Amino acid sequence: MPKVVPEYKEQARMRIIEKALEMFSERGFYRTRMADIADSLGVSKGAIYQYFKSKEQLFIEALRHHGGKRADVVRDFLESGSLESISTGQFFDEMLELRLGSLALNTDLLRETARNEALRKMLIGVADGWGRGLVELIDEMKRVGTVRDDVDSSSLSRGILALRDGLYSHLMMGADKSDVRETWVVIMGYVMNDVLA
Amino acid sequence: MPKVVPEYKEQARMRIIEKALEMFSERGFYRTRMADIADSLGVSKGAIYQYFKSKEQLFIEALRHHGGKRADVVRDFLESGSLESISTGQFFDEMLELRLGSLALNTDLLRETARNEALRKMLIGVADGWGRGLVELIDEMKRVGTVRDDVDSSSLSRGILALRDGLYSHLMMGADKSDVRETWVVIMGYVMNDVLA
Amino acid sequence: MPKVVPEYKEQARMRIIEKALEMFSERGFYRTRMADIADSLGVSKGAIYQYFKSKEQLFIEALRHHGGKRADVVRDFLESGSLESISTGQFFDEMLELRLGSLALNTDLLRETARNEALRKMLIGVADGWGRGLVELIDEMKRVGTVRDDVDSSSLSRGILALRDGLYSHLMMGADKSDVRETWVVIMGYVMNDVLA
Amino acid sequence: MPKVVPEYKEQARMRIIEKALEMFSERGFYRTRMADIADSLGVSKGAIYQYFKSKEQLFIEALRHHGGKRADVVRDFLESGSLESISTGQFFDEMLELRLGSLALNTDLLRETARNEALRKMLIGVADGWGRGLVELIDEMKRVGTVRDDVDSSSLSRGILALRDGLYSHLMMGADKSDVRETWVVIMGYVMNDVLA
DNA sequence: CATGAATGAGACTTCATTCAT
DNA sequence: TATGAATGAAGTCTCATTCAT
Repeated sequence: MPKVVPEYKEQARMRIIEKALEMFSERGFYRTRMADIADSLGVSKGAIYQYFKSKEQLFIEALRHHGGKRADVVRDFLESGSLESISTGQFFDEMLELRLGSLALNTDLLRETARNEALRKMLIGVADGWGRGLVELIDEMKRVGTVRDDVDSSSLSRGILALRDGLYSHLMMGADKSDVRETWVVIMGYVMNDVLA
Repeated sequence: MPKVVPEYKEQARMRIIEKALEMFSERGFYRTRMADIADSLGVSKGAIYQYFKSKEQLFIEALRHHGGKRADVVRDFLESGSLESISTGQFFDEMLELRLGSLALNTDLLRETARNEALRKMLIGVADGWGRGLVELIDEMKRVGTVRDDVDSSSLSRGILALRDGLYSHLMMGADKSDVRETWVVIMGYVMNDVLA
Repeated sequence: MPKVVPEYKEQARMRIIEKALEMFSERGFYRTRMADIADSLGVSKGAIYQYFKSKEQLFIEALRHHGGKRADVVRDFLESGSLESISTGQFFDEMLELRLGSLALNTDLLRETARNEALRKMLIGVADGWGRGLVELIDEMKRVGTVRDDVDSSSLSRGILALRDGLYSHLMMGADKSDVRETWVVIMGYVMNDVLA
Repeated sequence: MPKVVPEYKEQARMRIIEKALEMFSERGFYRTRMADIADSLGVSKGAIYQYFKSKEQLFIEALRHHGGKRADVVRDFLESGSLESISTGQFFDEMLELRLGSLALNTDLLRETARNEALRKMLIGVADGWGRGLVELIDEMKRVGTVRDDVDSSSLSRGILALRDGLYSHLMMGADKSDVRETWVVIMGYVMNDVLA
């Protein structure tokens, strides 16, 4: 563990955030103890409190980080300007790798929301990012003619995201990974069939 | 106050289960205190323990009840022998009303599962019920000729269920109910287009 | 269960006391629940409260009853006016049968004593009964010449009672009954050897 | 307040064990609350749980410690290789000082035993230690000729231990210490009279 | 800065006791 | 009188957070 270097603090902070994100998304907020995070990082509980005021604050920061990563992937994807590629297994795998769509996190997030305004705003922001971007992409493709005019961009966008989230949850509940990927490809294939011009 | 009525205990039990199901699905397992359930039922904490050995046991029973209700609806639907009707808004509404698919519950369920064998078995049982039933229905319709031969029953079944679960989660995260229903109808419409002969 | 008869109440009371004594002496005060007693009697908890004001009161009455039985046996023995017979296996068996010397009870009793004056008095009374009676018997036998003059009646009496209590506790801790009886006979034999003229 | 001293934890652990042993043996398992132990140590309840997983575990460890101390005294005594000294007041006093034989503990121990395998094993181990050692000593002395050939080593050993335990219980029930010691000396004297060659 | 022992608020659970039926 | 559902006080245990070293 490096010590006196100036960027050290920021590195340490990030190490904690990554580990916390991992554990929160696997076990949920309540089942993850500060001691667990500290232990699995090999540091003391006290150390974490030097970077984060409270468990809730750490949770929020972890989610913010998570949201940032999601946003990056989505931006890349959307900028590639192609809707077809979304129906590939490769795209699905990329999402998986980045825990994109992690419902486990979202559900806890949603519930913390009930008493935390900051969280609620961030949540909405992240979700809207995905949604708005997809809607814009679809609209753009309608203009270009790749997508049929009578397609409802909002419904299509929401449907794609919902399918992703639903499959994610099945995965977490023990479904086989390749079955799930196959499902994504098949269903998105049907949808694209009707949607592409 | 012992009620001499013989069915009393069963009624009381069910009142607790219903309330617990409501609260667990809204707030999750950890955010729901036994005191909350007791208070909102207007009884003492101790009373609940006359019917359920522990909070975890109550959770399990609530989920079992929940699963039972889901199973009933699915059975009715499957017995109606029609795949088309699944793409209607009405079907979606029925599921909603019964909290079918409640991801809030599923997420907790999933996590409790990690250390509770009884739960895992029930979970698998309930999930399998939906899945198997749907697969069989699709196979039957392939035989009859309503559904195209080259359709992969498993993927289709899994896709339908995933979409449902995903939309539920959006609903829970604040999405508008009629938007969500519309999405179900639209996406299922696309899918049925490619699947029905 | 007889109902209207007049002695019924007294019979019911005694049934409860006997069962309570049995359970208290086997499990101790705290490990015995009112519900256990009620269940094993086949009555409701409420019923017990019609005869005894509280669990503590029931404990006291059970002990009083126990003390009474002990006193009866001791009186019979002492009136038989013989010290020799005390060293027989038969005498030991009789004590066993009547739970005489039940240390399990005595220890709990002793502890309740810390905050219950009534109990303390009874406890001392019962213990003294045994002790005083034995001392008087030994003194009497010294006068008659059966027991040697230089014997210290108090020590001998206390020693006999202590041996009994100690063996009782070994029995409760799993020792073999016939081994324990044999020990009583052997040790009391040695003692009598030195004590009888 | 973390003490950097490495032995600190072990010391703290021992402080808790000693205090717990004292309170358990005075009041018994159920009458001793964790809060009592914590208060009388001047620490919070939580602190105890850093060293012991549960109240039952603390009880077990306290008993193990207790058993260890008993074993030490017995070993010393047995190694001195003399049966005569056992009948002295000094020997009795030594046992007293170490709470050896504390029936309060034994009774609770005995009852916990009914549902705790770990305890049962330790109990048997400790009891066997005393017993076996004494039997061997007596056998050895028979060989050497100090003890008469026709003495039953088992019965003698068991009798000695039972007398000790019984006298302890009398002590706990309020008997005078010097009376009890005198009794030990007198009775053991009678027994030794018949047992030594 | 880091550590980790200690704290203390709060959640779960038990069980003697009550009381409407 | 008997019943047993309900109560509520009390006890066990957990864990986020603090702070002396």
